[in-house]
Amino acid sequence: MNATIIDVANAAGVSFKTVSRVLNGEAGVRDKTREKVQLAAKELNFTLNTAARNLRRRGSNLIALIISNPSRSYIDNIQIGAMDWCSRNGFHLVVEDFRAQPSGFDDLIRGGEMAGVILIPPMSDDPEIITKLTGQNIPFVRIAPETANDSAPSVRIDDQAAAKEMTQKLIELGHKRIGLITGPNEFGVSRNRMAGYRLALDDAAIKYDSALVREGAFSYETGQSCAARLLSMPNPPTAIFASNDDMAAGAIAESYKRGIAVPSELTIVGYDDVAVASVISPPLTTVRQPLKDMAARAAELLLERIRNQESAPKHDVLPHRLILRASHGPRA
Amino acid sequence: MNATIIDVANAAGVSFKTVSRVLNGEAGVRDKTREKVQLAAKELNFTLNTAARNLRRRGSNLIALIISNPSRSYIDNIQIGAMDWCSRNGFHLVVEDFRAQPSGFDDLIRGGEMAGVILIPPMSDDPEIITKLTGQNIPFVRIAPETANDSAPSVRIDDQAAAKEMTQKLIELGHKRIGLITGPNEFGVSRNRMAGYRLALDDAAIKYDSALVREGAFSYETGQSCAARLLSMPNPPTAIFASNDDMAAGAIAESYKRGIAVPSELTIVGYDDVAVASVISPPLTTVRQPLKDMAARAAELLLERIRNQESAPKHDVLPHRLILRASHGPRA
DNA sequence: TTGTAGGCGTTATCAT
DNA sequence: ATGATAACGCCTACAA
Repeated sequence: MNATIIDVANAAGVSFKTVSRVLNGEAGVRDKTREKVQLAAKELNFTLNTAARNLRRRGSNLIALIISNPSRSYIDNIQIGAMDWCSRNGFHLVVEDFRAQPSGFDDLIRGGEMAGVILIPPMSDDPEIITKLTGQNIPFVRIAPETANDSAPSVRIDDQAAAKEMTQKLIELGHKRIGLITGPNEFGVSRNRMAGYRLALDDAAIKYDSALVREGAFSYETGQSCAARLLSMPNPPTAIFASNDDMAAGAIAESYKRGIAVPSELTIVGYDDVAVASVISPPLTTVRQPLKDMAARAAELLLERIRNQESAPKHDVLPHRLILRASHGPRA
Repeated sequence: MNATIIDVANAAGVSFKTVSRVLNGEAGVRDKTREKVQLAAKELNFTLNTAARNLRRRGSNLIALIISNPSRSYIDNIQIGAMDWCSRNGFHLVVEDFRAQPSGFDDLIRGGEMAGVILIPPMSDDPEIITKLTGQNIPFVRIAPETANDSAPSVRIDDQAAAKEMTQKLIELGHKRIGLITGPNEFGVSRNRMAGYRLALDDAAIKYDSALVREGAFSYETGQSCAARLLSMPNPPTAIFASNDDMAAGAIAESYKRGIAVPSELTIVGYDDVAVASVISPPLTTVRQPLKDMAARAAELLLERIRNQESAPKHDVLPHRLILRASHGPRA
């Protein structure tokens, strides 16, 4: 049986309240007493019971990150950013796959076990999830939602602007037929990036051609298959803009398979700037998203809401940046 | 304020004990009563308070996965396997980076918040961690420890045999100078794989040459730098065996940079069979480790220990397999 | 500076 | 089949 504060109190010859004070670093305890208590606690190998503390405090030191996104490298960065923040702020991170078991998520957000929840796409835009969270009265934050709203704070980059800039860059290079491999339409970011692509086209008076747009699933394989469709066209694009780096990597592989050289014969650019971008050949020109920072900032905004549920939700837009590496070139 | 079972009891006109019975699916409640209670619970949007339950039951539905391993793809697979198991078994997974904050881990395993802990290399072999876990009397399981022992159950593949087989394969192909890029020496698996490599060499009467062995850090970059050292030798190896796929990928990149074709001029093989292995060019010949299964099995063995701390720890060895893809060839 | 009474919401024990 | 009472370990509020 583990020791309780009462055991420590008896061992130290003080009341349990004094022990509690010492353990929580409260003021108003004589140094001598404090030492006695600390010694007794150590000798009994005592640790505060978290369940009892949480029950009494109506609190928790757990933050949940809900995933399901098919792109592991995206999740990895988000998770690392969130974990780092948690360990610097006395929290711990629970990672839950939303798709795994429908009941898993419900169970997780039940009973006040989680202090708060971090949502990434596509969950950030899922009305059912948001309704459940709101129903349980549990604070949450949305990463890269389609649009910011009052339901919760949010952190994102300006996907529309970023996609527009990249498309403009491609247009500057002389490309007029620019293939777009989007993410699934259920992702708000997909729609935003698509909008940016169209804006750039409009600005350059290039007619939008839906045949040049393919919907992938943010995976290497769908990058391959979408590129295959695009490159099989009678009049194929001279550049392909993939909505994430994994799909761009797949597109590059497909090009090689067809004997099409990148970037001399075909330009391929990505989005995210995750590890694969600098590791494949040629290194990817891409849009850098500060995913770790976004996650850390999201946790920060979440904490504000945990501390004060009435505080107005903040909405942060972090800076993006075009990373020009070697996978792009002028129109062949 | 959230509703409690007492509120539900009042609403349903029964005692709170009856509510508790219904919520826990216990027998001995009339159907009619059960329905009344369930209705009342739903109307009050009631959920059981986890902290109170955990306090009373002296339990928890949380399992911790302790990471720090530099290879994300390895962790990804382990994490996915563990998460899936958790969601199928009513648990949730807390992921904690051991390096982030020294206090983070200590805090996590304190106070009975975690039902159990899963350790991966190099934590599986870390005596300080094991001592702490034992001191807190918290069940844990070790994935890929250097050697199985009574401290905890474990799951692994036979790394020594696997490395030996791969090395033998290389020898069969005519290679006599086989470079080895190991993982850090603090990883038990590194030592085991190294042992398998030497065994194969001995069997084939090939003299061990320490100049052919480089210690990497399981990262793409160290794969590159170790390969660079190896390929700069006056008498470079004709084959390189990297202790994980990330390093093998780095080695391939380095070879290309030097104008050395793989596999026609140089054979490079990896270990793990994670995503990168089938995505790079050429696809990697590697050792397949069933990482997801290992994690799921580890969770299973952990659960046995959680249920019965006195049960003898089991030690599972899961099957590995050589995956022959395109990165290997006969000696040039 | 230290201590006492009470309750957080649930489950266990024992009764009815 | 249902209920009353106690207890889990801690913290809050209020004394002393």
